Parts: sequence; structure tokens; C-alpha cells
Amino acid sequence: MEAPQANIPSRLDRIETPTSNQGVGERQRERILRAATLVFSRKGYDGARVEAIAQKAGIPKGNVLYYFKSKKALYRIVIKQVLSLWLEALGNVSEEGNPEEAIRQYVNRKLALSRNHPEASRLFAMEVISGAPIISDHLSGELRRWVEEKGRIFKKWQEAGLMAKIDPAHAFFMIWAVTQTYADFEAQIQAVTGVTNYDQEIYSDASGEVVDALVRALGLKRDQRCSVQSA
Amino acid sequence: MEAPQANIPSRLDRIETPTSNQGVGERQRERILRAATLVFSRKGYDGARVEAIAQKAGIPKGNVLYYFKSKKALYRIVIKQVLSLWLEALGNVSEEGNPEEAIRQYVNRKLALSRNHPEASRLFAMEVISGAPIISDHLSGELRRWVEEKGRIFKKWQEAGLMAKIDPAHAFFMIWAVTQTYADFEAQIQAVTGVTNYDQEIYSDASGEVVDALVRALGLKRDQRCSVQSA
DNA sequence: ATCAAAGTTGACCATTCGGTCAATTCAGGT
DNA sequence: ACCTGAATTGACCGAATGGTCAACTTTGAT
Repeated sequence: MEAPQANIPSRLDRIETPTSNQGVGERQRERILRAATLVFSRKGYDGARVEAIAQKAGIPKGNVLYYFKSKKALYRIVIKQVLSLWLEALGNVSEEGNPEEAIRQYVNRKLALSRNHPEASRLFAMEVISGAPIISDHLSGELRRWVEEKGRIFKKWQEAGLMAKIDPAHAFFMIWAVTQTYADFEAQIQAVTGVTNYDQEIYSDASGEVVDALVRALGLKRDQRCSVQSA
Repeated sequence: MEAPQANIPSRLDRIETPTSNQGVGERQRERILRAATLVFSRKGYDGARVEAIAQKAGIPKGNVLYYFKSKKALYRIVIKQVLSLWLEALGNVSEEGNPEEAIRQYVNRKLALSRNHPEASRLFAMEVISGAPIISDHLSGELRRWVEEKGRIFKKWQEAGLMAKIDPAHAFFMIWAVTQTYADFEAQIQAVTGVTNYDQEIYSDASGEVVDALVRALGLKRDQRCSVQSA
């Protein structure tokens, strides 16, 4: 009797496995993953208790270990899921068209991610703060290439005088820092502002101002009056 | 036989305690605090092992518990020490004088803090990400008042047309986010940039660009050409 | 109805870790 | 030299926790 290998739910064998109460397992797996993301994001890997995850998923602990062969395996899957969400949200910074519009769109997308998946953002942050023991390969691989690629677009904009001369990588670090702060530092922002309904009050206030501020920071302007033209 | 209450090393009784090998205890306490800050900042509270702290301090575990009555007590002291460092660095945003200069100075001070005490920054971040269970009082007390106070200065600048009209609190969130990202997300930035000597290469590159960018973001300009004057 | 595989459950085990303690050493005052 | 309190150390303990397991239930196919 082997616990099913805890691999990413393969969309393939969902249907064709002939003999099995199919679907039940999938649903449970996702239940567990959701619960695990939540618990891990608040307590970190070591602070999270399998029991707590089980409880949040509404099932006994033994059942969690039936679907995922170990706590570490579960964590790996959760963190990779979070990572792919994060990488996905990088999306495309479209080269063509107005730079300001492109960045506005990108920042808005990142803000939406923070708003809709704050636990994912927090978990990602914790991983990185801990030295990214699990995802460092992805960071120095996929992410690095992405930044290099998009950086070339920034360079072009800069040469055309449409953007301030900032090292593109640092421009991204800045955007990420600001947008993620609204998820990761929720507790601090909540404490300082005293809002009662974080999600609604903060994001409606912030999104406009933050996008504008970042556009200014990067020296992007539709009209040329203020664009940084230091050649 | 009681372990000495693990209070903040009081600078007072360092000299005058007549009978005791004075000084030895203080030095050990500080040793332990340094080690604890380091370990906690990487592993979080639960991930940190007392044994690991002891090892990093070069003493047996029992000795750590001799100076601090429990792991939790040690953590509390470390985190409060970190918090006061953080609050201290808030310093004064001087009302008088050139707004741009004031902010430049402030951002530079925060950057220096990230550079010189990255572990402190990371530990603070972890606390907040976890919901700030220990320091939330301070955040909604001292920090909130500080932001309110300094916010009034920003308001004045804004009314005088010297600063973009951003909610002052969010202006601070932005500054903090950007400056801390260089400590907290070191692993990510290191991976993306591929630098070998983080401390030197990154900060020398970043500090100038980051300060400029933030000045732009807040719409602060010495010369009026580009200042946001939307009355 | 019967069967087999998948899923569920709580009891149980081994390990790890925070914390205690008694024994010992160390340092300074007399 | 001797005494006293502080400091050091390693052995030890109990609680908590990740993980296993065997008994049991459910589900769908024939």
C-alpha cells in the first residue's frame, strides 16, 4: 500500500484511470494545498504544524500525510506553486507602445497579485528572506533571464529618452518591493493606518498613488515636459 | 538558584557591582544576542534552535539558558532590540530646510541601516509577515504616532507645491519597502544580478539610483522645472 | 452482491528540542 | 589559603511533533 506520489496534479490521468473514485483525491489535494499555503505563509516552514494544516483543511493529520508523503514534500510543492504564480505575474512588459502605459499595466498586475494572493506573496517573501534554499535555482535561472530580457527593453526606452537612466534590474527591484509591501507588511500598514477593512480601504487608496509614484520614479512621462533627457 | 533575569544589559551596574567577575556576564549576553539575532533572522522563531544559537556563540546550550530564561524570552529581547534600532533609524525628517535634502538624507540613512544590519531588517520583516504578534503594539503606538507627526510635515510641503500629493503614510511605506528590499531580498537580488560581493557591489550601485528614484517618486525637486504643482 | 483499489482514521512510535539540574570550575575578596 | 557567588558544562527529562501503520469505510466496476 503506497501513498500516491505527491506530484503536481496531472491533468492527464484525471479521466482515464478506469477503476477508482476519481476526483475525490484531486479535490482533497487542492484543499490541503490551500490550507498549507495559508499556514506556511504565516508560520514559515518550521513553525507550521502538519496538524494545523490538517485542521484548516478539515481532515485528520494522517490523511494529509496520505496525500503528501512528508511535510517537506508538501512544502516543496506549495512553494513551487507560489513561485510559478509569481513568475507568471511577471507577464509581458510589452516593448511596443507607450512605456508609461506598459509600466502602469505591469504595476497594476503586481498590485492585483498582492491583493488577491497575499499568502502567496508572504510565503515567497519568507523563502527569500531565509536565503531561498529551495527556489534559488529558479531565481538565478528563469527570473534572471527574464530580467535580462526585459532589461533590454528598458535600455531602449532610456536611450530614446523616455525613461530615467536606472539600472533596469534595480527598477524591477523597486517595483517588486513596493507592490509586495502591501501584502507582506500588511500587519504594519494596518497598524499604522488603523484601517479596519484592509483589502478594500488600502488598495483603493494605494493603487492610484503607487502607480503614479512609480511612473514618476522611473521617469516615465507621456508628455515630454519632465522626461529625463540627460544624454 | 535563579538564572539572572534576562533584562536588557543595563549600562548602570556594569561597574559598581563590587563582588563578581563583572563584565564577563555582559560580554556573554551580548555574544548570545548577536548570535540569536543572526539565527532568528534566517530561520524565524520556530526554525531557530537554541543549540544553533549556542553553537554560533561558541558556548554550550545550557549556558544560553543560563543567561536567558527561555527561548521565547531571548526572542522577545532580540526583537525589541531590533525594533528600537528600526525606530531609531526613523530619526528626524527635518521640517525646515529643503524637502529634497531632508528625504535624501532619510533614505540614505535607511539604506545604511539595511546595509549595516541586514539581519535586523530580515528579522523585523519576518515578524511583520507573521502578523507582528509581538511588536504590533509598538507599530500601532509609537510608529503610528511618528507617521502622523511626520505626515503633517509632508502635508505642508504638498500645500506649498514642493511635493507630489501622496498620502504621507503611503510615501513612507514606499520608502521603507524600497530600502529594506536590499536587505530582506538579498538572496533574490544576488541571484538576479549575479554579483559576488553583495555588500559592496549592490549598495554602491543602488544607493545613488534609489535615492534619485525615490525623490522623483515623491515629486521632490530642488529646481521647480518638474515639481508637481497641481494646485 | 462481490471485489479491489482508494481513501479515512486514530493509535502509536521515534526523534528532536526546550528546559532543568547537580556537579564543577572560576574569580575576587578577606 | 579559604570562602562565596557567578559562571560553565553535560547529562537528563518531558512534551511535542513528524511520520507509520493496521483496521476500517467508501466507491465504482463487474
